[in-house]
Amino acid sequence: MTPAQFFKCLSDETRLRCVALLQKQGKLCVCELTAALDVPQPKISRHLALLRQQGLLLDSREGQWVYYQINPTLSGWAFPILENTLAAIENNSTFQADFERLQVMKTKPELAVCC
Amino acid sequence: MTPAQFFKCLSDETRLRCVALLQKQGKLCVCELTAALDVPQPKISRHLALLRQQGLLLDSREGQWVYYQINPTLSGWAFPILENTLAAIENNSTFQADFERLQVMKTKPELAVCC
DNA sequence: TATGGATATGCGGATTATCATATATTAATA
DNA sequence: TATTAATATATGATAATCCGCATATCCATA
Repeated sequence: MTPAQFFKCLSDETRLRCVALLQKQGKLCVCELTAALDVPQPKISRHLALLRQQGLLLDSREGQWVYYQINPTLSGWAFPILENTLAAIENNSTFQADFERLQVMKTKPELAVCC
Repeated sequence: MTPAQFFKCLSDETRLRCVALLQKQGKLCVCELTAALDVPQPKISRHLALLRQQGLLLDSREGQWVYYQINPTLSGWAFPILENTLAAIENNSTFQADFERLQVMKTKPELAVCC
């Protein structure tokens, strides 16, 4: 992946929010991201597919759920940028709201399995 | 400028090449960038205008020439990303060719003023 | 095998990006 | 003032992007 392609991945608000949450949480399934961002599931799914196709994310199915994570074999230059980016937006209200919705969802006992 | 907007600025190959050269050289006029990238002048001009409108670049006219530089009042988080980016592409053949064309142009005596 | 939850994809439409070409503007100078 | 170099903008065509909605696929389990 070239730097320009990498930046294009991060140039969409929805994709950036997904990547930031994954950067912070390590591994999340589609329904967790859907709940966290509070947007329609097909929208999340399509953006995740793009990030996977570009090599920025890896997916792994676990039964019914598909988990996504940042590809650990990304080019070395990509990681510092991801870290800088997370640091830059961690205090944004949008990110904090996303993170909050993720926490709430995860602590609901009846949703503990996932969704 | 939001991080997503910032990344969109860098998501186009032409814009990224301009920003990388400016990151390395500090200040360049339009005709220098046009020569370095070896693309039509209107193409360069339009991309520079976009980067200026987004606040990533500053322009300053000096007589006949308009110089562009990276806006020193950019958000703090932007600079580490720009540095990481330059480090990531400095060894790319495209960047080296751009840089080479810039040097050649600058050393031509009859073009010393600018173009 | 039938059902339901989780995820992915097909499709049409609206918006936006990018480009090449031609032309306008600005500033220096003859 | 006429000319020329440097830069910006207008125009029209093509392509890319993003979205909502509907539907398909995949998997677990009754």
